[in-house]
Amino acid sequence: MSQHLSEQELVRRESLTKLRALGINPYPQALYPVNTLSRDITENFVEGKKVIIAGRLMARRIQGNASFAEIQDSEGRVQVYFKRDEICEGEDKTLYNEVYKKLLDNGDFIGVEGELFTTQVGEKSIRVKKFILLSKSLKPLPLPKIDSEGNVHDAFSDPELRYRRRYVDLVVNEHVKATFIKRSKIITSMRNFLNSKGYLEVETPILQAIPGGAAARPFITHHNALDIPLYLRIANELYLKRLIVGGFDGVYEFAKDFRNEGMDRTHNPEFTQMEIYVSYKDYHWMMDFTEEMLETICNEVLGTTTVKIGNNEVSFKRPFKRISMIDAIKEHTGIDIVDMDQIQLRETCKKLNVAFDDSMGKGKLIDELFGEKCEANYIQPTFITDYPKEMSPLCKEHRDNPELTERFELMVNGKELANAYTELNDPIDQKERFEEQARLAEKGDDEAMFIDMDFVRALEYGMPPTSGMGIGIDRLCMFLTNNSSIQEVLFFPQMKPEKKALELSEAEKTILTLMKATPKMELGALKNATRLSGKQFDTGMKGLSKHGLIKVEVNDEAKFCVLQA
RNA sequence: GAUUUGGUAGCUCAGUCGGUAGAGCAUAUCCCUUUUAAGGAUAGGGUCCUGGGUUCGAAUCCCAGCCAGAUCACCA
Repeated sequence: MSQHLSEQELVRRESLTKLRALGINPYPQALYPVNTLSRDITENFVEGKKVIIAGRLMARRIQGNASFAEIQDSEGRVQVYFKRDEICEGEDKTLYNEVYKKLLDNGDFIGVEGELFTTQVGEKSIRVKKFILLSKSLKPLPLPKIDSEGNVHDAFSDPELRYRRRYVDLVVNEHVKATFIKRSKIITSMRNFLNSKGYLEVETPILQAIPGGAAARPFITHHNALDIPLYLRIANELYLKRLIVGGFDGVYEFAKDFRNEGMDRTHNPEFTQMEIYVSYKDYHWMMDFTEEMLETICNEVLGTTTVKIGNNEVSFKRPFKRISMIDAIKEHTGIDIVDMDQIQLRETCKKLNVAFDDSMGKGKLIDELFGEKCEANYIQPTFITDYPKEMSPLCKEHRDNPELTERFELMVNGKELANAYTELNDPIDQKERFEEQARLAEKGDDEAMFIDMDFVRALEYGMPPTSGMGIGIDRLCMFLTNNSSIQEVLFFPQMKPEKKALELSEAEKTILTLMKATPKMELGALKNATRLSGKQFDTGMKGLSKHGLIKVEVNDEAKFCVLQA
């Protein structure tokens, strides 16, 4: 691919050479003493103030000996005014006529020294006294423009290109940059909240010998020195709980987790989760805590608890609705399943058109009913509590009902945002639940959990009563930035590898072989000799011409194909 | 994984019945001293996603593939 440059790329490379010939280094070493950002100029404008700014040249409107340009820095854009005779005080006007007008391009980084003034049209601008090229750009940026009515022209909008070249997306699409700034603020706000409560931010292994804490297919890799398989973590739960065993009152981690599963608009192979464990608490406390945390983040980052998500308006103002899974099913289907056995549950599923199979036990059936009939209805933040036991092998049995667990999921806009337990701390029960998972794995459930005997050993030393919660950071960012796909809140979402540049095609090779034997041939004869179809011959010829390997010459009545040296 | 839509210039997109590839912006050259998506004139710029097929002839029709989007399924 690298051999073919577009006309615009060639022009910029020529400009580079010309700049060097003029003694201008297009990539200077020295720092540039920036003292002002574009936002300072627009927000705290002082007529005549001297400023030094730097950024990318993003637009130029040249009017003979005067010109308006726009410089974009990290905070936005500002207009700068170049006047030939101010930049070139003497007779030599090269700096304006050649360097500025011809050798600079959109996308170049320049530094500008000048003073603030207001144009006749009222635009706050900088009158340039001196400018310097800081870095030359060799590829043209897409240049979306917004007209006076707010319509975007030539938007850089193709998702494939935007995700693969996120750097371009960020330069050109202000709203994309804003999304990622908001993401950073959300994480900072959450971290501040957790720290303010006195909890300790920790780091636990990403490479794990036993991937635990969730039901998911892991990525596997290999450690050479130890000669063992290692897995990329699917959750950090089991390590954080070991730390509670070790005596910390509250630990949390912002964790990249990795799951070797499908990719779509809500799933990326690596994603971010915040997990927190606090000793001497239960899941009721954790609901209060989660509410407070989310309300705080909304107020800090958005300045409001009302958030627009798609067509819905969602309020993160406390308190959130709380409802048990069984009551939720009753609410949305009118059916009370509280005393049903497995057979009755299957009949209920059949009646409600909920798909199930024979391997599903009671818990799975209830979960299926909830997922199909209820989940999507919870637009406003709602805690769904008390999940069936077999779905939750790390969660403590419910204090009032041994078939349930003390677990909640927080639903927002019909999707799961957070998941929490009163943590199971009975080591014997934990070991039995792991063994049950192992039996499921043997039956072919590829999401069943591995048995982590060291974790059981840790529990045997004793873990205080603890509540833990995990919240999907990517999903939270999607909600708070009103994006419906995870790719929009990840800088570099996973993509399939880009296609490699093509070698010569078979048709091209055939033609080239013939041409090497006979460097000049009449076209018709060449085509016959290749025995290619019309289309194959045509594309082959086009391809070779493109590569500069052959040339077609026309004299009088005949066309000849000539091999190029 | 299923269904579906799309892939044409640096960017955004047209392209009729199968008959030499189009526009705007961007770029280049020339003119122009206060403009605001776009000053004027002229010019250059194409692997029409890839491969095969049908055809005298394919961006266009057919088949296969690649990539992406959307919807659905799956997802502690």
